[in-house]
Amino acid sequence: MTIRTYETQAPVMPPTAYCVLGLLGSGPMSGYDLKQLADQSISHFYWSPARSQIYSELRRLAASGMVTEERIEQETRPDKRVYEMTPRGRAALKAWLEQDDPEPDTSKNSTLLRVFFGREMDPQALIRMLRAKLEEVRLVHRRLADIHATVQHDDQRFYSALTIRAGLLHTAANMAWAEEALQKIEERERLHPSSAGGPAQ
Amino acid sequence: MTIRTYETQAPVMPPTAYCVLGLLGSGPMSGYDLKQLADQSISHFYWSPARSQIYSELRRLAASGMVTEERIEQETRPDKRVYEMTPRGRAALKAWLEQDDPEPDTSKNSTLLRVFFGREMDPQALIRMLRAKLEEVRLVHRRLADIHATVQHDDQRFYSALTIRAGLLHTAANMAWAEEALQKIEERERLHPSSAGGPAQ
DNA sequence: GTCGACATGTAACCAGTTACATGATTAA
DNA sequence: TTAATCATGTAACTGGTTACATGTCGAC
Repeated sequence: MTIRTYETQAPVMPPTAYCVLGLLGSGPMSGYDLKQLADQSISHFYWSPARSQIYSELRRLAASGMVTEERIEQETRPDKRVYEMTPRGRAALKAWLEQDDPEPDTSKNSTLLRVFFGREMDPQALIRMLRAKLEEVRLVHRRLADIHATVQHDDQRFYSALTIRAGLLHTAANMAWAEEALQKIEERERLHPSSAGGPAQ
Repeated sequence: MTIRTYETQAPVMPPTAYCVLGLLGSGPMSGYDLKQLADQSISHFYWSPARSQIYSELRRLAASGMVTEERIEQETRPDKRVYEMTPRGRAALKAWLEQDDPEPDTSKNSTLLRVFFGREMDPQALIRMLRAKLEEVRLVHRRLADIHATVQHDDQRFYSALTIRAGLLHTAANMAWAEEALQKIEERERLHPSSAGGPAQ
């Protein structure tokens, strides 16, 4: 199994590689640590790769000189490999972050997909789904509010705080939308009910 | 090349398959048509597969009895294959849409990723990026407002209108966030500027 | 006469996931 | 003793993209 390295010039790497580099920005770490960190940070607005992929990404980055690998032997635990960003890695990361036209944002909002295909659904099922969604979003919103309260005056977490603010505004928008959508759907059902009582046939 | 069909019982298919089925809900269509329709509808909140994938997905769905394929010879144009949802396909779609725990929503918001890794960037580059983003979102918001105005009283497009409303609330939240973030970053730069004038070194 | 819309498809590739495998330590 | 955490990795697969190939028609 050959490791494909990244070209030294114009290193066009997949976003995953830059995510890994970016996370290494907060200090040297093992693949295991990276996975944890990704799960509790960028997974909320970007995504978190599988462990196996982090490991192979790290190997690629090491082979390309973007990170250094240091084997650390441990007595009580299995050995670990700690990775650290090199100046070249940091430069590649910076160039990518500052590039003129970043990749477009994408989302897979399965709630909206369901609503869009709403006429294929039993309206009551749709309503149940939206109510559940609303509860879920309310919870997330409250959690984010708590987190934001604890970080908002910590300049060390200035940028994290900004992303948490984004989460707050997004969840708020989501709640408002879900409430509005529920009202409209319920109203519409009242006007022309799609089927008399009893379980959907 | 063997076509793997979907099991007749408990047909667990990838979301793409359900997207295709859902789009066929608005009538029989060719793969080409499906791509167009996907691009101007669900691509905005879910995603739009490559043409080649739509074609192979259709073949799989046909082999599984979820859709029927009809070859239509045309004189002036190349032949087309028109696909239509079968009752089994519609049932599978309904079951998927109404399932109890839908796949979690995901997003790849590269703006937030950049902000999160903001300390690796030149603050001025970050500011430029956010300003550009803000303009972009304002545009989308205006376009959505126009579309919503034309659709909101058409009961045929009731569900579309709901998803457009979601887009409006989301873009509004995005604008508010970007404005706030810009203010905070600029304020912070004013307090402790990171580097004296001149191009970033 | 060239470009874009119509229309379908194959081949090569890559990104990313799941499942499997190993094995020690610590807490319930 | 069972499960969770620490720690790494391989193999098989699938989902999805890009590039290539083919060919017609109508508009400019």
